[in-house]
Amino acid sequence: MARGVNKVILIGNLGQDPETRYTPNGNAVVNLNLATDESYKDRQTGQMVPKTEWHRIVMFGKIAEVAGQYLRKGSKVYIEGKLQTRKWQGQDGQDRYTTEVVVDINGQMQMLDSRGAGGGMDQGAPQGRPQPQPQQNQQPPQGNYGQQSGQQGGGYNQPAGGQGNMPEPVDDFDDDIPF
Amino acid sequence: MARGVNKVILIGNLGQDPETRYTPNGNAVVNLNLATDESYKDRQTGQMVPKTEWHRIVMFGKIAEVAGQYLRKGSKVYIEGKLQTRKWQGQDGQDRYTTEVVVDINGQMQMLDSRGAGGGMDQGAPQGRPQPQPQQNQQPPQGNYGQQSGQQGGGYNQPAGGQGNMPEPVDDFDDDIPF
Amino acid sequence: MARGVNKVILIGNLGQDPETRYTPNGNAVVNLNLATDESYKDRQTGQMVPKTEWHRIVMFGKIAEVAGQYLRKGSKVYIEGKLQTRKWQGQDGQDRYTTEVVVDINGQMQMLDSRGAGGGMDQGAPQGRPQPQPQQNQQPPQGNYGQQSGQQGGGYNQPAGGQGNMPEPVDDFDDDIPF
Amino acid sequence: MARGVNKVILIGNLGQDPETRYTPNGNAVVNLNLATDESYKDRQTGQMVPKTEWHRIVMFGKIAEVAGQYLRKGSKVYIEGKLQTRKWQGQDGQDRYTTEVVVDINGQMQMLDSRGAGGGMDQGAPQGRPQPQPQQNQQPPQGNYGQQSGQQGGGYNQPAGGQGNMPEPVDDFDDDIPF
DNA sequence: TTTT
DNA sequence: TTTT
Repeated sequence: MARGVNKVILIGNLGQDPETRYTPNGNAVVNLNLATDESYKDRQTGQMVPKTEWHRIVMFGKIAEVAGQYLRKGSKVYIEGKLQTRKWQGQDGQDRYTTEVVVDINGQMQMLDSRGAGGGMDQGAPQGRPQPQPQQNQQPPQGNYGQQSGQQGGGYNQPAGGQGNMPEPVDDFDDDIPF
Repeated sequence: MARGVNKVILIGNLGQDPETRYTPNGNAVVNLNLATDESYKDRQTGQMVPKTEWHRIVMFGKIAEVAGQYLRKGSKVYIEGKLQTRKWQGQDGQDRYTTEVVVDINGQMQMLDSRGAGGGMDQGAPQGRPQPQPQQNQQPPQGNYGQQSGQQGGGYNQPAGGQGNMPEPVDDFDDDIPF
Repeated sequence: MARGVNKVILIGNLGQDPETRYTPNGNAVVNLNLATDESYKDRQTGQMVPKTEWHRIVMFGKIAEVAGQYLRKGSKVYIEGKLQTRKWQGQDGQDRYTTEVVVDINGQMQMLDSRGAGGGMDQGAPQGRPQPQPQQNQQPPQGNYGQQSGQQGGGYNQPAGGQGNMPEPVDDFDDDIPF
Repeated sequence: MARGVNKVILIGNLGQDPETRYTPNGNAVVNLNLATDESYKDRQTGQMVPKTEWHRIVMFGKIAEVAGQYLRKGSKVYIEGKLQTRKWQGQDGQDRYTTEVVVDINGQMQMLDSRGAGGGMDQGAPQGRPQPQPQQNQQPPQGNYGQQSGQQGGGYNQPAGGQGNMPEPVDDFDDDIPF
């Protein structure tokens, strides 16, 4: 339960394809960059000038799977989540803070493109999940979710077992899109 | 007008008294730190553990004046605004980003304490504005709003006319704040 | 899952004590009347005139239990739910429609009174549930939730066990309600 | 100012073309029927069954003009407004109540179709505004907005001048779409 | 740093 | 980096 309200509602477009990762237990975690546009009247010139705000989104669970599967660069989407600020260490050892919109079981996601939305038949080449970049220990804004105590492995992994001979962890609902 | 939706809704309590500043044209700008609480069940222990999220709020215009006048440390408040991320320079010359909830003419604010709420009988003693701590020029997370082009003066000023030779607009949070 | 968004967010005060009922399986259902206030400037007189809007709320599940237990006439509360319009038959046989804000597992409720909120020390005496007014069979706006097919009994019952010779649980607001 | 919060957020599709009317002073008022879809799992059958909720929307001002001009049956739209319940008289003399989502200057509207949104080039034949139905005094759910005191005329009129050979009511912004 |  |  919450003793407060922390809610974010966004409608915007993805700046790139979603990045999907997996927690050690095989749960999907998806990162999105979402642009919301606003234009305002410049007080000097009287002209309307466009302004884009970029939001960092992190999704968990089933919603993450759907997002990873159906959203693409340019997709328009409705997102409901909560604000969360994470602390991380810069390479200079200093603390940095990153604020994200977290979409978990309490959040919501709606695809707003006519295509895909409920159809998604055009995904033919099913997106192959942005191939596992070799981890080169860059100092990252990537959240380290799903780490239980006593777990030493780094951040996200490929699904349970990772890239070995995995029979295939996720992606159950290939056919019927659950929304 | 907006070509997208960017909305944040929060209910929480102030961590400190609001900080009021003024733009060169005498418009109030208020900064708040707002805590929203949530508890979740720890998967290990099965216990409910409380979790506090801190939000940085920036208010403008009339809403800022009301907030500056009636809100205090501990006040419970409803806030509706939008997400905005500002870029600033760390002392090391590197870019930093701070995400804030901006409450402007399109936002909303509701005081949720029985006291004050609509009464504000305590405004007599006009809140004395947390006195300007001597500032030690660290490069700060304080937004530089209300700066028109061709304006060289620093950020916020005291209200219209201000008190004399104010060498110093504000600046606070002396050491490290998480944003 | 939803193929759309249907969300209502209210902060207001209860017009009366909540009315608690129970589905045949013992699940709590609570009805609230919630007032939200707004004032606007009269275009004729230039005066601010207050305007109260009344909302009919229906809560289910755990949230309903909490509401029934801790909320009282006058309580200030935050509610998040969805809009739903029910059709019912007037005594004249004509269709009537009542729009309610439904707060279920996907909704949220926050008590905003300092007292009670998280304390609820008054729950000992369990509030005696506004005693069952003898019902005079007018066909009413009371929703008939929780009715599974093949179930003939009337609407809500007393909680699991309860019933005995219960003359009639529901029906309330005898005369005029604004919906 | 408001002493409460009353907010509705919907994403759905129009059931018909918008109906545009005008207040005596020529301000646009638009009525929409908006469907939001949700499916839920039937507890008996375990199947997902779709459920459509219909919402009655009333828009005022510039937003109404845009809606009347660009929205059509089937359009997908984001709407932010407030709940309002109106009382009206049935033909039997009895009170009826209708709850609407009011979108005024404080509300928001976003067209979510790729087409139209910002383009709307398909409106060529500018939709001729559902021609003024002969007023046959049907008992109506139509709101009677914009009635100042001392005004006896019925409900909405065509813009200044009314239904005669109206040269054209409104629609100023033919070229640049203000969003 | 708040609140319960 | 998106979208119109």
